[in-house]
This record gives sequence, C-alpha cells and structure tokens, in this order.
Amino acid sequence: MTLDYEEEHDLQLSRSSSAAAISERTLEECWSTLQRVSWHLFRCLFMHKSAMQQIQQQIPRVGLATHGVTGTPSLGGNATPGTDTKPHQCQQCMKSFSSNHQLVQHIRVHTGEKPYKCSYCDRRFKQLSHVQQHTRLHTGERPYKCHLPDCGRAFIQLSNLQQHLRNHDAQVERAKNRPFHCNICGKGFATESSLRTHTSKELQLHLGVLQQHAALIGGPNATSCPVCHKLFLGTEALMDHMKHVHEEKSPPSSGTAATHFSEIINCASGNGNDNVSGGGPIPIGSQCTSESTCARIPTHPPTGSGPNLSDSYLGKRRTANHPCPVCGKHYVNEGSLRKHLACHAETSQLPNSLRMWPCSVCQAVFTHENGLLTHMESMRMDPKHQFAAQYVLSRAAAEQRERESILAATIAAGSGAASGIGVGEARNVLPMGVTNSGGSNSKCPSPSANSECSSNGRLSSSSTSDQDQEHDHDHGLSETENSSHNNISNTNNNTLCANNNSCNSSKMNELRLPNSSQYNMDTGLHVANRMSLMAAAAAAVAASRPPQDGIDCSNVPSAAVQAAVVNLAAAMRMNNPNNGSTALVSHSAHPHSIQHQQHLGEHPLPHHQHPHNLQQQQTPQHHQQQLSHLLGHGHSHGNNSRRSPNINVPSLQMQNESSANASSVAMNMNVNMMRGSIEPDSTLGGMNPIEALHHQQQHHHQASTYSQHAVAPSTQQAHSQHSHHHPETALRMHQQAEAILRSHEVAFRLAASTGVKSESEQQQSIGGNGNVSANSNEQHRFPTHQQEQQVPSSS
DNA sequence: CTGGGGAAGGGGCCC
DNA sequence: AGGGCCCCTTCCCCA
Repeated sequence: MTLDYEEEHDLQLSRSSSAAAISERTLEECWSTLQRVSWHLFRCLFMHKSAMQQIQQQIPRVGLATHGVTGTPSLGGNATPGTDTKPHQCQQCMKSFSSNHQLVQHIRVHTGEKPYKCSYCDRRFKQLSHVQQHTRLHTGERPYKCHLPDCGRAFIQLSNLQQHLRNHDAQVERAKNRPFHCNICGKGFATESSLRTHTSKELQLHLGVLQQHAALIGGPNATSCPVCHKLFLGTEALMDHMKHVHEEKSPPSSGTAATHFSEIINCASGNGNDNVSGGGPIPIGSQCTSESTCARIPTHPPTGSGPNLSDSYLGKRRTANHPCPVCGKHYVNEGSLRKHLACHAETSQLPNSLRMWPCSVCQAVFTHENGLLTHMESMRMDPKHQFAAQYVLSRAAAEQRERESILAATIAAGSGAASGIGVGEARNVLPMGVTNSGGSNSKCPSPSANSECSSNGRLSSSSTSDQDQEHDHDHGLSETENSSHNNISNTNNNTLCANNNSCNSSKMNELRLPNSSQYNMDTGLHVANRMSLMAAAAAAVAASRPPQDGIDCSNVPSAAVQAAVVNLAAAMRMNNPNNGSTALVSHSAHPHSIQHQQHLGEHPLPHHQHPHNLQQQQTPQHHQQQLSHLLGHGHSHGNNSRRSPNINVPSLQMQNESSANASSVAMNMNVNMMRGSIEPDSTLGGMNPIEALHHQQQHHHQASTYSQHAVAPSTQQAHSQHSHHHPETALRMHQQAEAILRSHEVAFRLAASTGVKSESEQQQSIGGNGNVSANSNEQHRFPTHQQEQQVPSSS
C-alpha cells in the first residue's frame, strides 16, 4: 500500500510539471483534470492493488486526454469500475454507459447541448423524447387517463398518472386509517379521542355561527342544531333534539357530537347551571366559567380573546390580521371585520357607511353594487361564478325594472288611496308595483332565481333528513373551495334563501335608496306608504261589507285602524318565527313541525315538501310557546282571531329594550344580507291586502338569498327593521309597533265581532296565512297561472 | 405547511 | 449504433 501511495505520489509529481501549464488551460480542463486526479486517489485508497496497477497503466492515457470526453471508451473494454458491460465512460463525471449512444446523450448534460427544438415554442431539449413529451403541452394531448370512476383525470406524462394513482391509493389508505368521521365536517380521524377533540372544536364553531344564524331569523331564543342545522327555540329543545336524534342515529364514532354538544351547551350557559330551561341563546364566543365542563372541551387556539368562532373558520386558510378595535377579534379581511363591527354598538354605524356587496362565490367584497356587478360580469364565464353571476346580473336587471314599477305604482296607489281606492284597484298597486295581470313570472329572469341557493352558486335543493344533511356536508367539504366556513355560510344561505319571500319588501326599500342615511327614513316612509295603502284597501273591504249583528257602523274600523291591523299583521308576520321558520330551516324540515309530527306519529316529510305544509300542522300551543319568546306575539294563523285578545302586550314592553338593542345590532349586520334582489310579486294578484302584505313580507326574507355573508345575532324583529341603524330609532319603532298592537287588539275584536269574514274564510285568508303565504311562496318558486287563479278572493 | 399536479430532465432498456 | 420509449426523480407552482 505504501508502494501504491508512493507510486501515486510520483504520478502526481510527474503531473505537477505539467501543472505549470495550468494557466494555459481552460478552467474546464483544469476541472476535468482535478476530477480525474480525485478519482484516481479514490481508487488508490479503496481498490485492490492489482486493479490499481492496471489503472496505473491507464493513467497516462487518461491524464493526457485533452477533453476527457470522447465517443470511445477511454478506459478500455472492461476497465469500467464495477461492471464490464458499460465500457463507455464519461470523462467528465466518469460515469459509464453500456452504449456510446447513451454516453453521447449523457455528455449533453455537461455540454448543455440541446439539439432538439420544440416546433411550437423556442424550448430546446437534450432528448428527442423530451421534445415529444413537451409537444403535448401545445397539442393538449393527454394520453394517460385515470381509469378510476369519478376521476377521469388525464395526464401528459405516464409518471404523473402513476403518481396520481398513488395519490388515490394514499387517500384510500388514509380513509382506512381514519375510520372515525366527524358528523359535522366529514373529516376522518384515526382515533375516537381525536374525533372527540375535533368534534368539540367543530361544535363550538358551528354553534357560534349557527347561533348567529338562528338568532337572526328565529329571534333571541332560537338556536340551531350544529349537526343538521335545524332551528329550535331554546337550547332545551335543541338538546332534546341532539339527544334523541343524533345520539340515536349517529354511529358510535359520531355519537360524541350530541354528548359534546351538551357539554358545550352547559359550558356556554356560563356558570355550569342548567340554563337550558331558560331557553336563552348561547352567547357567541362566551367564555365558559365551568371548568369542570370546559376542562374536557378543547378550546380554540389561544388568541387572547377567547374562542373566535368566525376566525377559526376563516383562519384555516388565511391569516386573520384585521383586529376588531372593540373586542380584539381578528378577521382575515376588511370585509369580515366590517361585518363584525356591526356587532358592537360603538362601531355599528361604521359598517353601514361601508356597506358591502360580497360575492357569494369567492371572497371578494365590494363597497358598491356596481363593483359586484362588474365582478360578476367578468366572472360569469367562470364555472364557479356562473350561476351566481347569472343570478346577480339578472336580478340587478330586475331591480331596475322594479324600481321603475315601484315608483309608478306608489304614485298611482297614493292617489288611489286618497280617493278611497277599492279593493280591486288596490290590488293593482299593492304588490309592490307589479300588477296581477298576465301572471307570468317576470320577476325571476334567472333560472336560478327560484333556486334557494343560487347566490352561492350551489343550487342544491334543501334537504330534510339527517342523511341529506350529511350528504350535504360531505359534498360541501369535498369542494375544496368550500371551506367549513363556506359550508356554514351555505347553511345560512339555505336557510335564508328559503325564506326569501319574506325579505323582498325591505330589500326593495333598500334598493330604492341604497346609500344614504336618508335611505333609512325614506325606507320607513315607503313602508308606511305601503301600509297606508294596505289599510286603505282593508278599509275598503270593511266598508264594502254591511254591518252585522247590530254593530254600529261607527264601530267599523276606520282606515287608520285598518292600517293598524295591517301593520300589526306585518309586525306579527315579521316577528313570528313560524312564518319564517317554516322556511328558515329550508334545508331541513321545520324542527317544530317535525317534532310535532313525531308527536303525531307522522313521518318526517321529504325535503321537497313545501314548508307551508309543515306549518299547517303546528298546534296553537306551539304558537303560544313561541309567542312567549318572541316580541311578535301574534301570528296570522287561522286561530288568530280567537287568540288575538290574549296578546300579551305588556310583554312587548319587557322585551323592547333587548329587542331594540338586538335590532340595532341586526340592522347593521343585516344590511349586507338584505341586499337580496327583488322579485316582483306578480303572484299576489287576487289576494286581499293582508295576504298581499304577508306575501310581501315573505319576499322580504327571501331577498336575503342575495348575500350569504352577514349573519348576525338579532331578533326577528330586528331583522324586519334592519334598515334602522340607531337603537333609539329601533326603540321608537317598537313603541310604534306597540301602539299598533294595541290598535290591532281593537281592530281584531271588531273584525271578529262584525264578522267581516267568517272564521273559515279567515283561515283561508288571514288565519290561513301560513297556507296562503306558503302558497304565495310556492307560487313564487313555481309560479303558474293556475296557482294564481287558485288564490281565494278576499271579497 | 402540506398535498397534488405540471413539467423538465436523467438514465435504462428495447428494437 | 442509434432512435425511441419508458421509468424515475426533482423542482416548481398552486390551492
């Protein structure tokens, strides 16, 4: 070995003489020489002596090779290290190849030669096959297709397909390794404990969002099931639902949802006391003081501000770096922050001055309607935006027509009312400027307008069963664009969309004067104007009837009282969750109805069954229960004429303050949501004024489909009065509503005693409000001439 | 940060 | 011997 080293040393010394000429060589030659020397040193150290001796014989030739890269083997036929079948060695990297062809190809790695040029672009390649492969980019050829069902992806390179298939396998494998699936989001988990951990978080998230949603549409006592999103009045009913429905139906792995939900409910109740009997809503983002319960419930990442429900959803993909100046919660963008600011009285004015027009598909938020329209116009060819764009743009066009017709109708109606307009005349003006002639549904130019979720681009119909809910969840999450947050938004959207009919009038008001503070006042005036028209029409109805039962004609309700009646009906309609909630839980059957059906031994209705059918099955006791929770005591139910004297007016006073506050919150929060477009009420023809009003108010709710983002804790009343910003204003409105209620008491007594209508007739018209309203609702969704003709005449 | 797809490049093998 | 094909790895980008 020593000899070998000496020999090698001599070799290097002998080269040192030639090294004097290094300066004359190119750097490349130096590098090549260095590589060769290094390689020989390597061989001196690790190879057998005999081999080394052989190498020494070869060294002079190697060392003297000028460029070291030749088409002929420089080391001889079997001198290639490690193998005898690769005689062709690269003199640069000393790699050996079995053929000169391979060596030449390899040498291009060093030389950078790219002899093959793409015929479509300027790219050049070292191998012809690479050019051919690259050419597929230009030709669009994707010869390698995934054979798996529901995939069908195609690839330019086979290796990419193979990798894709491996991904498929990996997904299946992951699914196998994660048999515990979350009932809410569908995610899989390897262990039940991890599922429980996740479920707790998920329930908190959903609970918050859904609670906002529930409060918005169902009043302060309403709450939603985080699993199936059904709406309940009070947590007691919800817990009962969770216990009986999801505990029983759920597989063992998902049964934890109900358990955890109970924990969270108790946790959210504050002190650990069973506050559920109170039926109060769970405070959004409330801090739990019950350590015994909360210790088992994982909390959200420590943001310093407690569980932030919205943040957690949004934060999955984006950074929440827009802090709320009031509570410190962080939001991912300014739009989200704006919406949140409406929650705080201190900043509630701000969002109104910065009202938003969010795209229901992407996260874009615009400060002007034109921005949204432009966005939709530009994105209408985008598959994701296609439906929403069509919907928004068509509605924008409809709104324009609507504004014109409103103006004309208001003028005409005002003059008509002043001169004692008849019912038939009123009919022509009451439906918000849309005459009852023709009967064609001109208000929904978009095919998606009838869909309940078109604003979101998701046109799936509502679902009733829990299975459908799960299905919806699964698909919602399978869409990568639809994060959990979006999923919730969809839920809200579904709910609100189905209630679309009730939102339209306010939406129309909003659209008339969309941007100024004057808008609110004018909105109220416009409402009042409509109310007066309604009252005039109602008065005409009453006047057209002869006095009965010896009632003095002087006691016949005056137009003002009739107006109060109508206004009350409006207030009741707005406040009563039954009207909306039948559709509020659009994607699921009305929970109360289902409960009631279950009590009656009936089967839950299929999801396509219209809500009004469910509503019809509600019991008066059920209404009474709801009345105790909601500001709007009355409901235009068939039995209303009997129950109206029992309206608990004082309770209104009790709830005024909270309702006013809530309404001030909701009004701000819902401005965005209320930006739903108008759907002209062409189907209202043939209704009496009250029916028409109910119908309009249903549209008022329905209009909320337009936007999906704003979900705020609010009362239903606040929802109905969203256009008023100040709590004082809301309070005044409530006081006025109270006065109206009192007037209504009188009016209804009069109406009942005078027999303006038989009870059966009232069930069809007023009392059967649910029926008629729902019919109108259904007409709205599936308008036909026949349906219009089926509307019972009020006179 | 992670997963997935697109694309390029290097090397082996067959004909 | 050389063209062509295939496999594999790696890098980059995007959601």
